[in-house]
Amino acid sequence: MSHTVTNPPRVRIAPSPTGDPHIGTAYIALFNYVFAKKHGGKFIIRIEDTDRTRYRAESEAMILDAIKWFGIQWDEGPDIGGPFGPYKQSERLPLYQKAADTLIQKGAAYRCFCTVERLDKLREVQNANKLPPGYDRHCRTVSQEDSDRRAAAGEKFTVRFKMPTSGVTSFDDQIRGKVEFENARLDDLVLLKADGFPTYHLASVVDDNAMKITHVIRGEEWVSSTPKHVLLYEAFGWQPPSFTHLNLLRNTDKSKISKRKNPTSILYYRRKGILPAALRNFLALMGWSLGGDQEIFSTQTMIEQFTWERFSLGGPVFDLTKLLWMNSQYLKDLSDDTWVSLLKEQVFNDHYLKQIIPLIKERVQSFEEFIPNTDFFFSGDLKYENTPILPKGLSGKVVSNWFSEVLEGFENLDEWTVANIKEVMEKFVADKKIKAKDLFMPMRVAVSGTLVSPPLMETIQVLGKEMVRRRMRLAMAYLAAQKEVAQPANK
RNA sequence: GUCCCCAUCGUCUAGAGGCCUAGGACAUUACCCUUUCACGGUAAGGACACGAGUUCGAAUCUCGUUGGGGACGCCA
Repeated sequence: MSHTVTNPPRVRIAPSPTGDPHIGTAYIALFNYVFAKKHGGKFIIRIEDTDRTRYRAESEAMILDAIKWFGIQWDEGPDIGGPFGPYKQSERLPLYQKAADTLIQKGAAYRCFCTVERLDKLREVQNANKLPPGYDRHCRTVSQEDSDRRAAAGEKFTVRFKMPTSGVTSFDDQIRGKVEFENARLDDLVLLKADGFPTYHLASVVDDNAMKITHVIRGEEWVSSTPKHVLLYEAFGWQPPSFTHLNLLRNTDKSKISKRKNPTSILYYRRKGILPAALRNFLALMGWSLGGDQEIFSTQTMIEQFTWERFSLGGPVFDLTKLLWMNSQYLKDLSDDTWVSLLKEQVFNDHYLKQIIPLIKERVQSFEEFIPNTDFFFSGDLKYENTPILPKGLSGKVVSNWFSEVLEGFENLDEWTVANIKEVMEKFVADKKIKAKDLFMPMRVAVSGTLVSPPLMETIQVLGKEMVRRRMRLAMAYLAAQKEVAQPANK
């Protein structure tokens, strides 16, 4: 396959503000950026905030901030604008509604009045009969008059795409070559939800067209949606962009990288003291290489040398150990002055210190005692071997399961505040009817590595969600490997 | 279950028919350097998933098997 790029490409990343900035977003962003810069094109950020149920207000700023830290600058985006704004889908709603109407008028889409309950039931039956799940096109045959009347009467509906029932749709992936799908297997996907918001499928197609995106470079999880997108472009009468799907970052067990098994927040790596340049270099190596034996290279070098031919398709396992090694290579090349300023900026910054000091002020007699009493605020992974972490009579498995549930509660918090953290933990203790001490003590050890520390909730809050998640998961692994029942402390 | 993608050391990868007794890096293990630790250096072990083809010749091409992954939501 030859993929000559004639005009300056326009590429984008489309993160959705539903949580922590994800390492996968950085990975995809890097390749989009490098590809754009290689060919003198534009790299754009568009916020896909069409899911109101998963929307997190603080997430958007965190994502932009994280990408900025990562070290790649966008040419157009929600904060800096650009010729095709706004760059936030919630501010472009009329566009999608108009697009959906156009499709209905063309006979390429239809209103679906099926309830969520009916759909659930349908899936259930399909599942029970081991049939592939999918919409049964129940509303596809509703007449235009009926449809209009029901809609006018205020009945709730979604808009679905009228998928062709025969033929083949294909696209030419820049690294996978030609990929074909039989249309008959494609579902009548929802374009517009009952709340008037578009789904990803509609919104991304409409926006990519409106923003003149030439190359869509995204994760492998989108491969099976791509024929639907191609068909959407055709229905609109638009020229589809080129599609390229990068392999997904993986956990050690090869499954798609997840926060249960790996730190996935970009914030975690920043917090850990990874240099952006090292992270970019490391991520570049997840699928791409210079070709020879050279592994340490700058993003600039990558841009100069970039071709898709040098991209390999195996799903790369994200290996923290190698990242750390790479980081050390970058770290030792930094000047002492740079070290000082980075340390002040990233580790001993005013913001962080001011959070810690109130917790420690009354517990020390001199500055000498500051570091020994607060070391866990500045360190990474902790060791639990030398501290009794299990309460008497409880098994590691039980406590580990508790941690898992508490963590789940933490994940669902809108804001990382002491009050919220406290609520999760106290509610858990009450629901499980366990002694507060039996949960709090092991958690204290998990997050601080010691039995003596400042107040737990405050400590958890200051440490931050990523660090707490990481340490609790490490503690869980340690606990799960413990003997069934803890030995009494005094034998 | 159905569709799609993928397959070289434990991990990231080089390899685009003969340069391959498969190269590098991380990790591991030795040894050297060193008052310690680390860095650095040297060395070792460690892979072409399997089976058929095509070819004088296959890690490289084709097909099949197996294995892994992804998708099948009014989530992205």
